[in-house]
Amino acid sequence: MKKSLQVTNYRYPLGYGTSLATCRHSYFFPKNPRYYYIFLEALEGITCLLTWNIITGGERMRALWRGSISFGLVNVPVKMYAATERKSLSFRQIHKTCGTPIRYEKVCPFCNRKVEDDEIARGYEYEKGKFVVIEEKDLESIPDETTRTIDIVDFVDLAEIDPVYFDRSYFLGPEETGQKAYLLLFEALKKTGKIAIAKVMIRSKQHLACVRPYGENRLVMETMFYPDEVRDAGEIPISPGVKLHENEIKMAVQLIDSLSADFRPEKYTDEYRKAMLDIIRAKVEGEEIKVPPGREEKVVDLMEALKASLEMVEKEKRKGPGVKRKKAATS
Amino acid sequence: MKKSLQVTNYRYPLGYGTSLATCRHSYFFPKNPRYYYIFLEALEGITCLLTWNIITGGERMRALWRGSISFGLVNVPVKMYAATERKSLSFRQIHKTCGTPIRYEKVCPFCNRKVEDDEIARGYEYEKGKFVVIEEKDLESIPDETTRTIDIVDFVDLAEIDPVYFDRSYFLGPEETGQKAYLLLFEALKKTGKIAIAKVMIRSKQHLACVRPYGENRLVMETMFYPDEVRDAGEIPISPGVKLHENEIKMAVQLIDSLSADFRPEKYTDEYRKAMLDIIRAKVEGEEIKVPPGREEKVVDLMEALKASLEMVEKEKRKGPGVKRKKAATS
DNA sequence: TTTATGGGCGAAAGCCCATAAA
Repeated sequence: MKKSLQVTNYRYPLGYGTSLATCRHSYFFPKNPRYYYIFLEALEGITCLLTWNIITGGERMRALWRGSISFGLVNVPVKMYAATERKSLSFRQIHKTCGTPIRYEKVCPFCNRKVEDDEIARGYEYEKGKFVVIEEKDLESIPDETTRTIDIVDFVDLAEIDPVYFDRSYFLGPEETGQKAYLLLFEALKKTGKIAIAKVMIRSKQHLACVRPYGENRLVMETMFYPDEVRDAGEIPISPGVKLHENEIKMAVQLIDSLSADFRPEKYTDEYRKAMLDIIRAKVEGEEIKVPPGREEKVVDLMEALKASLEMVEKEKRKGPGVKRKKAATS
Repeated sequence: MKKSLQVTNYRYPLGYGTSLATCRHSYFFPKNPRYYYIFLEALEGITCLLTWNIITGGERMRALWRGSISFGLVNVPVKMYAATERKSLSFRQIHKTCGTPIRYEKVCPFCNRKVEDDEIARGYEYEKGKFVVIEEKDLESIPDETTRTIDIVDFVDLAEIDPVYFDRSYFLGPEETGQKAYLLLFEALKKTGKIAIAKVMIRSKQHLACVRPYGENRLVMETMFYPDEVRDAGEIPISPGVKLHENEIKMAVQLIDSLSADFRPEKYTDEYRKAMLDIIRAKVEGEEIKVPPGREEKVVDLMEALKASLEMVEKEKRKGPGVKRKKAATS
């Protein structure tokens, strides 16, 4: 049975987190009560939920992995933090008639009944429709040389790596004992202009990764795709015999130049996300939703379009600073 | 009742895919039978499952979006292809007692029964435990200026964009009618050394993205995180007062130089994935699984470690050519 | 709690749910 949490009272922050005075209902009991002992003592045997953000007290970013960078024979103990967080809206599936969120039930189509987790094994499909059951202990025999280490294997230039290789980004923070080695790696990378290529195991998956300096004194790690995970662009069909006129290229280059700017990411916002939120808010408050008009079609001839684009950009520039460039076709 | 598929026979490849001669059991019927007509005709009314990879036959990359790049008033119609594919091993959940793959059934915990798809709506959780139902038509009122267009807003230098911004990569291929404009954009980007920053809607999500030249004559698009989705590395705790010795930096730089190489991605392979596959293969063939030994511990003192590392690298280099490491590269 | 991963789903890609880890 699920019960809800009641936190009535905070007390002195102490060490890692904040202790609580009272807590009435039970919910879940952590396997590793490392951060909970004060609380548990205070409650003398009452099993309690502590929500993690209360436990970690104020700490906005939580380490999701700990280990160390291995750089030659130098070891740099680090914590890993997610560098990005998706803000896209997510929805639940709702049962129309009663408004309840849908749940998934695991069923066996052969036995035609619900199946509990302890009746389930992991199977690898080695041949269409044929599965071998793989147990945890089978995989234990794999040499885990890189467990808990970010193993640097090479140093290369960042510009050499095509962005298609980049997967996820993580900030690395130094552990207390590794502050100096961390800074040393940062400074040395900065000085040489190199980035480190590394191998790292994160939760039973081996990643190719790179470690590079970020900002004033931080390190960031990108996990990377293996080369066989990057597809060959050559497979995309393209006509070989297309010729361009000198003049077309010249105009296109001119157009690019006139639209060149510095990369200032704060300029770009997710307008669709905002619009969705507005609609949702309106719906929650029972308002009407207005429908705006559509947009016009675009010019088609290449040279005409290039000329018209250039003229448009020029005209807008003449309007002077402070004017934001508008969409071409809407007008 | 669910039935399985039996494909007994392939026939002449024809147009988009490959048609099949016979198929005995029914399974699911696609809403859009565009690619199925030959097959369906051949079977005269028998409803059949065609797994997609059979249908698409030899075509390895399938376009997952079509639209056009809008560059000033120039329009470049393109198809979009995933540039990467994860090769990590995946497993199915298997019912232990009968070996059947598990399926999910959508249930309503309140009504306590199975729920069909047409009884399900999308709900946004605007407050803990409270949902507003959002219908497709609610979102239609959002101005979809960028629908089906990759709307170029700026041109910037690739080097200005920190890799943490990159999310997913997609190759763009020209539509038949847009070969010339496609090549023009490619050439102009190549010539100016710029990349295009764009906005694009993909499946009711607006993305920030960049378009850049790739290889000989292809364009690639990376979707990007919005700035508010990139966290502030400054939040990572770090000790301010750490000092490094000149000598330590010198040695670390030397170590990096001696481990510098060109980025040759084909050097790196997923050994863990391979090891897993070996074990699976062994299991399929009924072999024994061997357990290899562990590895040694590492040196701890920073200066000692740097020295020892340099010596180690030097020694390996003296072993002569054929060794993986390359000489320290330029600047 | 958040975050990542695993896994199923109407093809796929990405969305969704559930669970594990920290």
